Amino acid sequence: MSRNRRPTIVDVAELAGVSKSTAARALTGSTNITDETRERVVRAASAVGYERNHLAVGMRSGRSGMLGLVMPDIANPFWADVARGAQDRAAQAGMSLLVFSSDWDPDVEATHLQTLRRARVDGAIINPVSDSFDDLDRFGLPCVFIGSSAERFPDVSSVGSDIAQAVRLGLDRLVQMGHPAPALILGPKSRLARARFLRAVHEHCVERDVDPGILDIEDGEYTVEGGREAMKRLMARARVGHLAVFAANDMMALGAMMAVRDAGLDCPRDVSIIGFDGIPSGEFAWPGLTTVAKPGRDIGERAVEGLFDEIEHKPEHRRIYMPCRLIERGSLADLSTHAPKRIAGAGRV
Amino acid sequence: MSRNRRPTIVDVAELAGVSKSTAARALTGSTNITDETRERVVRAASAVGYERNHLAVGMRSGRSGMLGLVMPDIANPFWADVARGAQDRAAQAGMSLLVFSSDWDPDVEATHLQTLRRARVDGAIINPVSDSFDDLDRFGLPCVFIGSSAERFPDVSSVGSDIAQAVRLGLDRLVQMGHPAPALILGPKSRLARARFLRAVHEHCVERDVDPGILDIEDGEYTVEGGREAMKRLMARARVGHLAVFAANDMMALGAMMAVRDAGLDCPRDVSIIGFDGIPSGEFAWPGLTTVAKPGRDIGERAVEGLFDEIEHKPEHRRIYMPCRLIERGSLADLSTHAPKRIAGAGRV
DNA sequence: CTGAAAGCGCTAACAA
DNA sequence: TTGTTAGCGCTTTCAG
Repeated sequence: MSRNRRPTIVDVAELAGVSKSTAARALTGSTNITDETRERVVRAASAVGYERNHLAVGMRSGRSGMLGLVMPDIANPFWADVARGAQDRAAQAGMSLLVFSSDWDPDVEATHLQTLRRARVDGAIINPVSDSFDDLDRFGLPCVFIGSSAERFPDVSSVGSDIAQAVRLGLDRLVQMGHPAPALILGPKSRLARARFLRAVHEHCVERDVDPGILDIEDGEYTVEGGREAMKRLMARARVGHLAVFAANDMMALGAMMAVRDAGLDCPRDVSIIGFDGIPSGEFAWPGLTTVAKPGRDIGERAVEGLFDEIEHKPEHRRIYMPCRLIERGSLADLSTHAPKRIAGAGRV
Repeated sequence: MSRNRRPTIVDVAELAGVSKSTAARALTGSTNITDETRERVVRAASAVGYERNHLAVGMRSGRSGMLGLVMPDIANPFWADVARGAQDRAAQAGMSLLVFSSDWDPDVEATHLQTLRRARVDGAIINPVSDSFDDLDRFGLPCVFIGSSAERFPDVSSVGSDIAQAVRLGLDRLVQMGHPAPALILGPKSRLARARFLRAVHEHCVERDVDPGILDIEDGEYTVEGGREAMKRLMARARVGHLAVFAANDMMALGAMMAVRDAGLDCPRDVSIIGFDGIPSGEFAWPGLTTVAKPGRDIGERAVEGLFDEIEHKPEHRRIYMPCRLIERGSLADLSTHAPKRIAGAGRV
């Protein structure tokens, strides 16, 4: 039961009684061909079950028809969402997407980038983990960055969320609810996104005549465990009154919620938490996680579109910052009327 | 600033002062070559920044070095986990993985399968949505199924979870907690997994002298919304006492929890819910979702390994059923002492 | 409008 | 041990 050789364009040409170049012309939609001949070739193609060999096409044209996506963590639903958008948009243009997860490891990232180069992808979308950026410099293919890291690379387009707007959205709501100086749970210091988030917070504080110096800050990995640990440390410090926390990522926010529960406290009664990402899991948590939602799927789509521009050597490199939206679910206590002057961390000033 | 042509093996050969076949031999690790020559070639390769063109290799060898994965829903963390395992295992063997999400749509699935064939993947891992299986018959490449559907295909290997064991695990616990005849929230009737789940439940019931006919059953899509709707219908029926539910999927279970909350009831006080999958979100829910966890990542890895066997024409087709484990988190009420004889749905007999 | 031929980068026979 | 040559399947000149 040996499987027969898969039909090539020669098989099609023979059956149609034309040369293989004519067959190719008919199948690629070239104009220089009689309708009648094309018809015959097309029929022959479907008769033998012909399917164009993309490897051969790629070889000939120098375009593999594949794109790469390298992101830190496909287990994080936000990134799954981004991948989804990218996948769909790529498929729509008849291209395939190779998806890789770097697990926050620069070495793994470097390996994936090499794999992409060897696979001859036509371009890649990257949310870089590497802080050295050497591997990225060496990448040498059309690429688009997702997130904040692109700022160091003037020659690279990027798509991300509008962090300044997002932070404003979150802080405005916190202030309205009576939390003028929330503690922050941020990502690792090496990440550029952390700096941008913090800068946005500072600006917002300054506008309100609040000294950013009073803000309590903890770092952690962008994971549930990272958020849990950071929250534990935050709570370990002696403090009075209600604690409000703005987490830079929903996974961390959910971890923070668990830490609160572990400590026998109640969210939102004792601790208010707001996240950033808008992953669906936030809806199942109790209380539901109030968060600033990024348009993950759109980001994926736009990144692919930007990559197409890059591949076609469209001159201008773009920075796209997508607007975020607030999703209120109940993890914020309303202290605006009950205790307007209790400020978490105020004891430290 | 035109980017130079990427170096080929000819460039390496010229720099090393050998023929291109010698260069190839040196680079592929053939034995028939002087250590000294190899050394020289390797140095030349890294000097020019040579990277093997996988397209060309694939063309020559008939092996693209790529695998495909088609699953219903990458937004479901369980499937993200499977993809993760498959990705890692494939990378470990130096292969790339093309991941596609069919969104439960047979047409989309068919499109993805065609894309995989055209991309000349060496094989594919599929959790089929299609009930007709025509597209699968036509697929004609080495493949491994994930899940129950493979039972209709004696020629195809499969990897999945041991549903019988999983159901037993869940039901045993339900019985211990005083829920001898839980209602079921199952997937769409078209899915083979549904039948297997139901069969396992029936067997368990018969062993305990419980008439499976008294079980209340609702169907829904394998999504949060599907579970929510199904739970609504379940609760709409007049009944007395505590309601226990075994959902065939964690997303549905979480949706069911939301429906309970929507109805102003409390889980686990009024309703007990147990899920199936073991997605991390279940931990954040309140109460935490008790569930039977599948080893998603392992399933992905084993599927890739099975696919390797398939590609190498290892004769025997295997069916691997991975054991599941119970994760207890608190969505089950313990009625075993308080009200041993109150059985949900018993009023209907 | 169609056919013949070249060549993308690589590996594997076959010769030397 | 090394070099020469052919060819994987396709598209695209260049002739006819």
